[in-house]
Amino acid sequence: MMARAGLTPERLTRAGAELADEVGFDHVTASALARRFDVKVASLYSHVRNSEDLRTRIALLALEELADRASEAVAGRAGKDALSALANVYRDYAREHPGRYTAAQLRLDPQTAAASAGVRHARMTRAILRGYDLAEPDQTHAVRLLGSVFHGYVTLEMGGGFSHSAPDTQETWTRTLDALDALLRNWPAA
Amino acid sequence: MMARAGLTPERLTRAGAELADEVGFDHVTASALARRFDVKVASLYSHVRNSEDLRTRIALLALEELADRASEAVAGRAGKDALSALANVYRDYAREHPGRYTAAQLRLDPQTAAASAGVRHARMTRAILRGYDLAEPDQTHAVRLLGSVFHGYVTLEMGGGFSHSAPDTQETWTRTLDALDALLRNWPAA
DNA sequence: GTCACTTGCCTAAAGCCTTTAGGTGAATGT
DNA sequence: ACATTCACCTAAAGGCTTTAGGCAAGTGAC
Repeated sequence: MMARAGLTPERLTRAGAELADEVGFDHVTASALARRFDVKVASLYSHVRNSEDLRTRIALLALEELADRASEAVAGRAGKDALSALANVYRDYAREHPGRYTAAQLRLDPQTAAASAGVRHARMTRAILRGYDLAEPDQTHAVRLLGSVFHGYVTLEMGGGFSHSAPDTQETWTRTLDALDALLRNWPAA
Repeated sequence: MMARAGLTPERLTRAGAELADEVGFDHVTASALARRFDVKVASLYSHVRNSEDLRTRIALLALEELADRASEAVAGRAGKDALSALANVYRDYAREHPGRYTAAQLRLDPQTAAASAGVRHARMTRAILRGYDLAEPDQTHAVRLLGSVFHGYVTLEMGGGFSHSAPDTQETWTRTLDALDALLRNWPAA
């Protein structure tokens, strides 16, 4: 008699992502998700291996969404223009979807990580460096530095790390991008 | 008859920090801690308000330890020397005490945050900028940038974000510090 | 159309974690 | 001795996870 709820791994993942944005990634629980579908908890386990599997799927979804946005942003841009566009993708995504952004930070096992959209991210960061004059291995160092700054800034800002102090964070962000651009144009020799 | 275990908030916090380093901060649970003291779980609740309180105390401990190390590291140093010393404190601490480092990232409520050693960290970062020629508001921007890089790099490295690729992370770290030093000496005008 | 099969959700149950309430025995002080 | 306090205990309730087994609605074969 019960009408079917129409559960699928995909719908669970999507709903889990929404839930993450609403209540925070680490409050995403099988129970909460079941409640949202008005279904008993055990029913989820036909579609998702376990709680960890669910979290991983959400992380992978977030990585893909981010990579999609990023690849659209850098298309047709170069130099500082591309740098800013990519950086803003991360920041904006984290603001719009804090739960998903947190999910994207989930530690994946090497297998899964290699198959994830994470590699697209690395490729795109490398791509924007084409506008600057960096040979290997400095290019790799720069990729890592950019990744660190983007991720570090976004998480600190998201966590309220800059919240109390004076110059507003938008200005710092702009100046940070100026600084990174200057640094890349003027990368110090080893 | 039972011999007393000698529980105190301090001992619980310290043991919790050790546990965090062993099994990861988010596996630090009141139950696990009670097991470690060979005591019933409920007994902890006389010394610690709840699970959240315990985690917060561990976070505060980690922040203090980090600030102590940092202040010792920057004492008597200036310029790039100070910059490297401070940066290495964060990286080394994260490597030695991954659980504590994660704990230090815990979002604290404004009250607690203001009373924490977090403010010492901000002051120290600002202190090493005395070796460079930066006026406000650029100094604040630079403080935030350095915080972002340190935190971002350390978490990415800790999470295995750089693990697979070619130049080893030590070299990237060295070159990152070179790059930051160059940037601070040559901060772009607004 | 009916029979077997699959699919999707259910109930039941066990295990672990958190938290509160109330109790007991050992140490402390008068 | 006696009352008090302190440190830890037992008991119990509630939440989340996960597995096992059941039933009913759709699907395909004859």
